[in-house]
Amino acid sequence: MSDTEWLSEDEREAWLALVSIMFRLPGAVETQLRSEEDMSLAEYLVLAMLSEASDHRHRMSELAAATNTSQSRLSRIVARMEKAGLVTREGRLDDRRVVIAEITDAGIERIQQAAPAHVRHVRDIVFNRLSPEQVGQLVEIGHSLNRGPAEDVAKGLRSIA
Amino acid sequence: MSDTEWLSEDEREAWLALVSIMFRLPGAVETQLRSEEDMSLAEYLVLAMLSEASDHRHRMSELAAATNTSQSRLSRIVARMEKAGLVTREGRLDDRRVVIAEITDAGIERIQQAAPAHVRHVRDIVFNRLSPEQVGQLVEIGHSLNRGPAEDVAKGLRSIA
DNA sequence: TAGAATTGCTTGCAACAGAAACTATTTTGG
DNA sequence: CCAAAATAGTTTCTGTTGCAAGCAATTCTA
Repeated sequence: MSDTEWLSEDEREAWLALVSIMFRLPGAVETQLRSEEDMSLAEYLVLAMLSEASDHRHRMSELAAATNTSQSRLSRIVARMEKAGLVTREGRLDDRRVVIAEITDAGIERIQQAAPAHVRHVRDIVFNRLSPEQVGQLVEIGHSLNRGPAEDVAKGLRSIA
Repeated sequence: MSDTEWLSEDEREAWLALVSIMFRLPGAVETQLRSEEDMSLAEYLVLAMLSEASDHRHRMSELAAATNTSQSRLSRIVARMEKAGLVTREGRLDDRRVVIAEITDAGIERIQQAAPAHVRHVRDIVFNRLSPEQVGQLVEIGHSLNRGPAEDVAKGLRSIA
């Protein structure tokens, strides 16, 4: 129990970097979107997902997964957006548990109007500060983190090491 | 206006990786801390900062900066922790605007008790999935994001803060 | 050296998120 | 064929956060 494997100096620094990203970036992005475009990042992502879908539709659970939000949060977000006329919701006939959200023309206008400033801001606070190599590394790191329960591998490595 | 420089495919992927980190990691970490140790990550970080200080004290603004939280948020967090007996607050005599937080013995016990499971969990969801090279890259990426290219520093700091 | 600006911190208000409970539907196992 | 389990989504409850305003102490400046 007390033989915890503490973080190495590098890991500690990396962890603090991650914490900094977790705590600061969302605020920075949301502040711009909220003040200039009056929407949250989650709302933006929902609109982006839907506008990019070939039929402009997605089921709620897909949206939740794609935007990294819980179902309950997404439910409220989409309810707000529906009230604002940006999306519509419609139950599916062949499985009436499923709800399909579809972006409206107003929703498409909305995101087209919001996108330039949002992208510029993301570029300002992220990509203008990273080298192309770092961008590639970030992609890989993202894959590694999301990808697999490294549990099996990790457990094996740990017992070997 | 319309000559926005859109994200490249790589940048887009990297941005989605960052969004995933922003949205998912905090939840994962907070859930473990909340359920197993009954504290938030911010509280944990405050206790960690204080317990590592040579005199077990820090001023509020230092704590806010070190834990990447706003002053108002930190104020409430420390107020809660004080009520729980984990820290004490005390005005400073030579500048009575300043408030010094000091960790109590109970607070030290608390973090020593919480640390092993927390560190194990961070290792599970982060470092067991990253190669040593990736850990180093992450450190560099964190540095790059926090202090951006000189030309953008002012703008960037403002938007991040 | 008085008034204005700034700094450090706290708090009121409204909005929001997470967890758990809940409804409704579909699938599964005996 | 039906009861139990699983799935999809919503809602309620409780607590937290951000923003803006507020207050007190200090520094600047004319």
